[in-house]
Parts: sequence; structure tokens; C-alpha cells
Amino acid sequence: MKNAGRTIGKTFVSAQQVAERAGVSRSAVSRTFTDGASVSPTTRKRVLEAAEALGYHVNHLARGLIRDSSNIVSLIVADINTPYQAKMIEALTRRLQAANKIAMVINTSGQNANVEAALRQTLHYRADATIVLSGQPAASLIETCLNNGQHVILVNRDDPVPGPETIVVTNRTAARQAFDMLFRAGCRDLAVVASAVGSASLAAREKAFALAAEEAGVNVNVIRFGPTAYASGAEAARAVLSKSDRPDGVFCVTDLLACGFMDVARNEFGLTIPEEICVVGFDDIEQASWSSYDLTTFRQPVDQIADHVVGLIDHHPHLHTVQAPTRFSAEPVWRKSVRPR
Amino acid sequence: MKNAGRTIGKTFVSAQQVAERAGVSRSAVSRTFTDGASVSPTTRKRVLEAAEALGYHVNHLARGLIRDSSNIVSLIVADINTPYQAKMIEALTRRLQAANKIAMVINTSGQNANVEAALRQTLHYRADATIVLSGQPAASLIETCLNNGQHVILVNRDDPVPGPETIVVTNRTAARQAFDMLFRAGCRDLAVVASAVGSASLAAREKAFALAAEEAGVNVNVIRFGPTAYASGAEAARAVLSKSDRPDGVFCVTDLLACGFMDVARNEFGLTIPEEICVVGFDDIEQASWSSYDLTTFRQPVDQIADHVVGLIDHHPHLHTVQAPTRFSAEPVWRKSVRPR
DNA sequence: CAAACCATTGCACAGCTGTGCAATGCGCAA
DNA sequence: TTGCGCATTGCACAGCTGTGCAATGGTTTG
Repeated sequence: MKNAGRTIGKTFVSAQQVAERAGVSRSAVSRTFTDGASVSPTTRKRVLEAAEALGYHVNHLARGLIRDSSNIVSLIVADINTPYQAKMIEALTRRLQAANKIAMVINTSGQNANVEAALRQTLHYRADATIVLSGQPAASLIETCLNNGQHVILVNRDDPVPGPETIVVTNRTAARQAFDMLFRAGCRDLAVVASAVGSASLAAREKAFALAAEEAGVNVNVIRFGPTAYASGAEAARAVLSKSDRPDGVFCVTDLLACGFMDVARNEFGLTIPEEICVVGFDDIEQASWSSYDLTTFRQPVDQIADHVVGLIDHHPHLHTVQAPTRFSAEPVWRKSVRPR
Repeated sequence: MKNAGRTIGKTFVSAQQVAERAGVSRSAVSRTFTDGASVSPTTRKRVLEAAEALGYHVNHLARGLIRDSSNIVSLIVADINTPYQAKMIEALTRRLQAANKIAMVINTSGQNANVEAALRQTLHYRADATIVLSGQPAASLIETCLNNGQHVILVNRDDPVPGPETIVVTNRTAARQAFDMLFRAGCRDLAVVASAVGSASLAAREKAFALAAEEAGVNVNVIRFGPTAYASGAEAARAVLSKSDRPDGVFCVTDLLACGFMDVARNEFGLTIPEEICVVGFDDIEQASWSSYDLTTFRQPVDQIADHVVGLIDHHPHLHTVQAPTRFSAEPVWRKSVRPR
């Protein structure tokens, strides 16, 4: 089964075979592919030639077994085909690769959204870190991860848990700003469109907007429908616009909801935006800039977040202490779905 | 450093430690976590209890070292934040997990779109298979993969290469059908909107449509701009609609291009769709069904493709022979962007 | 009661790599 | 020339698991 000269069709080449072909010890091969190891230029060259000829590639499974780091980072994410999550995955994978790491993607959109099984997978493969982009992992699982030295990073969760690092966007500030936008545009009858299964981040936006409106003495109506998707925004629009006292300003906690809302408002109720009704979204997904929508919204600094997350991976945190969440500010993006003052 | 009783803070638990706590041999621990191995119910229970107490998880790196299979499948993809690719990734990751495999995502959107480095990564981690969703890997790299027993599956590439299995959509048939749609709607001055950097699949759609039009003696204009994105479709619309003899029917080789085209046609040129100009897209991304577009298009059977791809992984192909590509038919989805007959 | 069979279990090896330690050899200075 | 320092190299072990093989003990059958 084992032959040193040539691959026999469909088996991987090992360092031993490269060493025999190059006439050196296996250590020399290992050192050739290890940064900072001591190899003479002569043997290095011979090893590289033999490796190239045989098609050798270092086995990262075995390397990860020895070293403390496997260079695997796992991303736990639901709703991958959502524009916002897709953008986040793109940004993260790109930066991880630039840092010589590789991303494992674990999809928790299944029937029971089992983040637990996903976290187990990440432990199975000894991932250096786990980035949770959505879902609510049980605290017990997180503790297991921490006990095993796992590095857990939560993105967009507004409820700080002991141990993992948390990264959030300034949801409340932005939501108050959204109210200001609509109020200054003259809107006095407001609505918030959210989803029925929203995360803590989305709930925070909804609550903060409603609170700001109440403080200013402005009427505000909260509508929640289905999942956080286009169809839910459309359904919300049908529910709220068919009534006699329809709102003149709407804050959708997600751009996707806003797109659905705008389409129904225009195409089913014949309303013009922003003249008859103003709309503000959140996330700044690509579709928000399409000219059918031209949606005024808040930009999530996806690139900055990704930079920060990847920078966090190699730095080991203090265990079992509540880290203060790192906050990134969501900046307003002015377009045409809100009347100018 | 090594202590059998309890994790000392931040190191992983090994089977040895579980064995000592349960009072059995390490083999018993291994067999408890191996399907079909022979363990008595008594020891199995004791092992499971000890594993639970210590937080043990099988090290899949070491397991992959022994077995011929690592259960890792790598997805090589550019433009992850494109709706079509995101949908494909979602479908694939979901099915891979159902088959007890895990997905590594390699992003080749970087400056030089180096699929080669990506393929090397997949070799490093001994992936069971590599699914290439975009990009043009060099034939030499593919040969290296095949020599190492790698299973390469190409999706949406119309140029068959020796060795890897290929999965394509019936681009040509669908493109001819698109011409029929527009012709029967009375369009006699046609255009194809494509991108300047399109893949072979996109080129096939473009060519087949143009050919069908020529065969029918209908004038057709081919426009290519930038990357395959919304902005390119918009730019194409500005270029083609500002001329005096503007087309009355357009086939966009991608829904994203179609969205950009429609927005400019309506919002910048004041045209009505489908009365003044008919538009047909391709892919059936989610946005095509949004009521601002209501785009007549062709549905890529993403779920079927994903099923087939995942089913292909465990079945070893014949090497170095040109496999006939598996074809899936793209079915038309009738909406409102084409006039009824 | 004896023999045959079967399930279970432990030992030891394999799978591939990184690295400490000692040995080797070479160059340079005294 | 001799001694010292230094770069290089090979040996051997560690890291964690799966599994063939032999041994053990219990159960069933004649």
C-alpha cells in the first residue's frame, strides 16, 4: 500500500515520501514548510523540488493536532441568503483568508435551528474561534466552549453573556435618530415594522424608536409579522395601510422589511414615497440603493466589524468575566424615502 | 501540563482522560463514539457519563488522520453576497450538514481571484470533495487534485474538463425559450444584456439567444458592461435606451442585470414594462418576485442541484475521463415583465 | 458437564506532523 | 593549529484517534 516513489493513483503524499525522494530526513521537510525554522538553502531547494514533483501538501489536520491552533474559524449563521448576512460572510471570509485562516460555515436555518449541534461541530474540529452571527446559543454550551479554551465571539447580540466577546451596533442611538428624521419631516403618526421572531438587536431598535416617539408625545403603532423578510414587510403594510388612520412615517427595523413595505404601499395602495408616507430602514443592504427604493437607512459598518472580529481571534480574552460589548455606530444614509425638512 | 481528572482551564479533553475517569480503556471510549463498534451497554453508559462530565468531544482532526474521510467539503465561490450564490451556499451547507459533513467556504473574490490558492487550502485540509461554484481553476491544479484522490465538482461551467464531474443548467434551451417568449409577445427589435467578465455559462446564454434571433431573422443587439451586477444592468440600459432605435424586448442573462435595467428604463426613461419594453431575466433570485419587478425569468433548480452535488460526494468517479455533464433544466417562471400573447 | 460460540475488551500499531535535544560539521578568531 | 561558536540535521517523542488481533469471560448447545 505504501510506496515512496510515486503516488499510486488516489492517495495523498506524505512528508516521508518527499524526504526519501529528496534524500533528506523528514524533519527537513517539515522545517521547510515551517516559518522561521532552520534549513539550509540547499536542502530547502531540494525539498521544494521533490514536493512539487510529487504534489505534496502539508496535512493541516496533523499540523493542527500538534500545534495549539488549527487555523479554522467557524461561522455560525442562519439565513445565509439574506443580503445582510451574505455581506457579512463575504467580509469575514475575505479577511480570515488574509490572516491565513479558513472559515467553516455552519448553517442553523434547519427545522429546529440547533445552534447547539453547530457549536459541537466547531468543538469537534478544534476551531480557533467561533463567530456567532445569529441564533441564541444556550449559556451551557457557551460554558462548554469556554472550558475547552474556545473563543466565542457574538455579533449583533444585545444581551451580554459572561465570557464571550460581544460586538454590537448602536441600535438605540440609531433608532432615536430614525425618529428624529421622521419627526423633522413632519410625520406625526408613526409605525414600527418588526418581525415576530426578531433577535435582541431588532427588538432593541423597535423599543428605542417607540420610546423616543412616546417621549415626544407622538402616536406610534408597533406591527410584528412573521420572519424578518420581504414578505413580512409586505404583510405589515397591508395590515396597517388598510385602516382609516394610516401612518405618515414608518421605521422598518430591517431594509428587507422596508422593501416589502414600500412595494405594497406603492403598488397596492397607490401611495407615493416620500410625499404621502416616509420610510426609514436599517442595514443598508445593496437593494436599499436601487433606484426603485432609494431608501433612507442606517449603514451597518460591516467592514469595520469584520476587521475587528478577525483582529480579536488571536488575542485571548479573560475568561468568565463579562466583557463590555464593543460598539460600532450605524451612520445614517440619506436617500429619497424621507422628505427633506 | 497533563492531568486526567479535570480540565485545567483552557485545554481540550482527550479520550485518555475520559477513559481514566470511567475506569475503562481508551479503546472503549473510541468505540463508544464510533458507529457500529462493539461496546456493552454498561461501559457505553459509563463512558457517556464521564464524557458529559468532562465536556469531551471527539477530535475530528485526529479522526480524519486515520480514516480515509475528513468529512470536510470545501466550497470555492466568488461573489458570495450575490443573491444567487448566497442561495446556493445556503442550500449546499444545509444538505451537507444533513449528510454529516461540514462546509469550508473559500472566497475567491480577492484582488487576483486566486482559485489556485483556494484549491491548495482544500488539499491542506484533506477535504473529501471540492465544489467549485465560480472561477476558472487552471487545468494543472485540477490534475493535482485528482492525483491526490480529490473529488472536484464543477457547477455551472459549460466547458467540460477531463476528470471532474460537471453540473450545468440547460442554458441554451432556456435562452432559445427566452427568445420565443419575446418574439410571441410581438417584440421585433431585441437586445441581450450581459457582463464583460461573465463565465462560460453566461456566455452560452448570450450566444444561444443571439443565434435564435438571427435564425428567425430578428435584429438583436449585444451589450456587455462591467461585472455581473445591478450597476452593469443600469449602465447597459442607459447606453441602449438613449439611442433612437431602442429595443422593445431585452434578455438579461442574470436577474441582477435585469433589475438594474428595469429600474433605469422606468425611473430614468419613463418607460412602462411590459407595455413599451419587455424584459426576461435568468436565475429567479428572490428580488425577481418582488412586486417592483415581477420579472419573468428562468428558475435555476438550486435545490435539485444541491441534492445532486451532495449525493455525488461519496460516490467515487472514474478518473481522467471526460464525464458527460449532468444537465438540469431551467424552467420558465411567468410573471408580468413580458406581455401576454 | 464439556465444548463451542459469541460479545466484549485491552494492547499495540498506524496515520502525519512539529519540535526539543544532541550530534555533526563548518567557519572564524586567537 | 586549536578552540569556540553557530548553523544545520537527524533522532525520537508527543499529539489523538481508529482498528486488527488476541485474550477473556459468559452463554448456549450437545
